Parts: sequence; structure tokens; C-alpha cells
Amino acid sequence: MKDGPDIARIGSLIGDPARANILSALMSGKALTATELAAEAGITSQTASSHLKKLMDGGLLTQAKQGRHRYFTLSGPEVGTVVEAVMGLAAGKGHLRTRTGPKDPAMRTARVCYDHLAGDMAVRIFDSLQNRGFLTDSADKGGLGLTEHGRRFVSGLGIDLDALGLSRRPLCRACLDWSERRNHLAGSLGAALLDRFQQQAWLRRQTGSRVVTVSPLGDAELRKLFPAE
Amino acid sequence: MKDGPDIARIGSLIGDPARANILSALMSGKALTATELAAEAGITSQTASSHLKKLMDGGLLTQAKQGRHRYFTLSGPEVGTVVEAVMGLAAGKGHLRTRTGPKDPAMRTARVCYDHLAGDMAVRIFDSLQNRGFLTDSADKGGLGLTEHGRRFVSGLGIDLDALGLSRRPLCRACLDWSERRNHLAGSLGAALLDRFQQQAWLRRQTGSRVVTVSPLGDAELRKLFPAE
DNA sequence: TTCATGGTTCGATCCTCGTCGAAGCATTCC
DNA sequence: GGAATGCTTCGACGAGGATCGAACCATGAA
Repeated sequence: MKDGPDIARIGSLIGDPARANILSALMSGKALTATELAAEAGITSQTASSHLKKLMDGGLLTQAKQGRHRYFTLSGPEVGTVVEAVMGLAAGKGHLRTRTGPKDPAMRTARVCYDHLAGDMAVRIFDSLQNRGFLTDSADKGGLGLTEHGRRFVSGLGIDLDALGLSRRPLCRACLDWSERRNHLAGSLGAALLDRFQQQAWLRRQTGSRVVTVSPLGDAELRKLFPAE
Repeated sequence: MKDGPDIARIGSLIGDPARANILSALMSGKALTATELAAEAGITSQTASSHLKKLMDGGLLTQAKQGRHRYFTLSGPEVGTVVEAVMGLAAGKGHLRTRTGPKDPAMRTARVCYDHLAGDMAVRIFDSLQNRGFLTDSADKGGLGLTEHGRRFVSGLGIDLDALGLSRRPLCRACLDWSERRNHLAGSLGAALLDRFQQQAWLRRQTGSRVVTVSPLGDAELRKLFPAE
């Protein structure tokens, strides 16, 4: 019944929240495994598998099997272009859609992105880590790493890096922050930082929401620990 | 549960076939009424109204009421950019999606687009009309017109132009042909040509399908009437 | 005013599609 | 060879949403 090449098909592929999250996660250009993508999208691996299959059938993703892992990437720059265009449109219209009113600015300053911190404050942290040379920019698979200075700094925050190293999950990953259009820190270190800051009562999650409130003490401490510029 | 500006929201807006058709129809930049859009999308006006509301809420469309009509347009060039990007991607991946096998090439050469002809042959007709100066390129609202030469030519095909003039529908409209990425002829003249060619047994619609078969005689006659270049 | 036309809202129906549990392959490690 | 891990397939469930009939507003014409 429909005409021409399926513009609706592509649209509906992007139109599902889970698939949109998968595409967003892949916008970094990195190859991610099916389970990583499932975690990013907040769904089980079965569901992710179904979505990934659909995205592959739609030609948006390509797969590279390597050992018992399957790495997925955007199938080409055109796909990135489309996603970016849609994101630009969504961002542009974004503030026209603020039906939540006062909550929205709160979301923008700090919120939870799956299990790590996102928003203003998270971007500030990421920038600060990078500017001070704490992150290695190893663009190869698996994400960023910590420099020796970085390891000392993070340990100084009260985080057990050895424990994190045991996890199969990459330590650091850059995660695009769409309210800021900049990177923030994901990966097991990102999650550990969120935990640690909550322990210290610097941050508190609002129940039933993704908004994170920053205590006055926390705000001061975090700004001291992660100076801008 | 979802992160950032609703890329999924935009996606799902584009993702419905009816809405995709509406957006495609508006890609010309012209303002169309709700009923026209309903016809383009092949749905009832109630359904169209619902879709138009959603597209407006999503910020993709703007509305201008004028008398008892409501004209809809894309709300800005960014929207056009997005739709175009998606169309480019869909066209690029298009041939990967040919699950219908042998039917697809048939669709590509000739098919029905609502009530007029689309595909190879339709593009050829449109080009021929334009190259020979039969169409006026009046870019203002309402579509193209016929030159004096054009009127004579069309009358010579056995079409009653005066009768068509009585309809409220624009005589000629350019309709983008996505299999060819070129224009073909829509509007009441487009519909009349399809009827006429069917009367003469040059074309025959396959029942239950949008594919149109061209008879050998029809092929010869049409190529003679509408020479390429 | 009355009638006709363009659009919208409401309600009911139907169906697609996302989701997850359970089971099944494949691969790699012990 | 097991055993464990990564991933996919199958099946069933449930929700969201597309669709259209009918009724309802708004505008313009007679």
C-alpha cells in the first residue's frame, strides 16, 4: 500500500525507544556487543537480539562476529547522518515539548543515564578528567582507559580500581550526553563514581525519576574536585 | 526511561506509513489541506486529522487556517532536511529490501500512485511534457499549469480539459517518484491520463496490486507520444 | 435561517509489535 | 568431554496505536 522506498520503514526503525537508544549508543562510532547494547537500551538480551535483527534487516547496522561476541556498528556514515539530523530536529523542538515544566532544568543539570551520571555535572566531570590528562584516548575497541595520574586520582576518591578491573565491562566509556551534546563518563567507572557520590550524600536519586539532586555540599565538593577548564 | 531529546518520538512520527506519505506530499514545499493530505495518504479524513494533530504536536507541521480550509506545511527546513536524509537512506538501502522478487522490477516500471501513474514510464511522460514546453512552471500554490501547446497536445490525446477544469483539484501537480527520484505527473490531469491509457488498453492494472502492466502496443504508442529527450 | 462542506473529537474494534521466559545453537574455557 | 557464556529463536502475553463510523463544531453559501 505504501509508495516508494520505505521512508516509513526507516522511521519506525528509529521510532522505537529501545532501537533509538541502540542507535544513539552506536553514534560514537564504536562497535558494541549485543549485550552491551541491551544494557544501554535497558532491555533483556532476547529483546535486544530481536531489535538488532530488525536494524540489520533494515540495513542500518552491520555485524562482525569475533569469537563468541558479535560487534555491531552503524552500517555507514549515511546512517549517522540520519540519526544526527533527527537528533538535531528533536533537540531543536525539544524545549517546545517541555510538558514537565520545572522538572526539565533539573533533568538537564543531573540525571541518571542507565547506571551512571549524565547532564551538566557529568559533562563537567568528563571534561575535567580529560583536560587534566587522566584519560587515555585509546580509540580502539573497548573504550577509554585511565592514565597513571588518572588511576591515582580516582583511587583518591575512594574507588577500588582493582575490583572494577575484574568486571568484564569496560572501565571507561564515553557516552554522548544529548542535553549537552557532549560526552560524559559511562562504563564501570562511571557507575562506580555515581555510587560513590551517592554514598557521600553528594547526590541523591529522586525515587521514580531519573532526576538526580545535587546537595549544596556535593556541588561545592564536585566543583572543587573537577574544576572547569 | 528514554534518554535525551526524543529521537524515538520523531522516528515514530515518520514511522507510520500514513504520516510518511503526508510528509512526502509536503516535501514539495506546498501547503496542502487536510483532505488533500488524506487523499495522498489513502486514509479517511478522521484518520488524517489524528495524524496531523500528532505531527503538529511533534512540531513537524504548522497549520494556517484560511476560510474553512486548513493548510499544512512542514514547519521548517530542518524538517525537510530530516525527511530528505531518511529518504536518501531508504533509497540507498532500497534494493536490499526486495522481498517480492520479480514483482519489484514491474513495480519500478509502472505502478499506480493513488490515482495516477508512477514509475519509469510516468517519469518519462513528465520529462517529455516538460522538455517540449507543455508545462508552465508556476511555482506558486496549486501546482503546474499547461501552456497553449500543452493544452492542444493533451486534447489531442482525447482528454476533455474543460471537464477537468471544473474540478476543485489542481490540474497538474508534480509528485516525486521515489523509485526514480524524479517527478511524475499527479493532479487531475495525471489521473485523467491514467484513465485514458487504460481505456485504450495501453495499460492494465493488476487486481489487488499497484503494479500496472504496459501492453506492447501501449509501450510503442507511449514511447512515440512521449519521446525521451 | 438553513444547508452544505471542511475538520475535529469520541468511541469501539482490531492488529501489530515490543517484551520477556524458556529452550536451543555456537563458541570458548576448564 | 562437560560447563559456562554470548546470542538467537520460539511462543505467549499485553499494550499501544491505527483505523473508521458517527456525532459534533466552524465556516461559508443560498
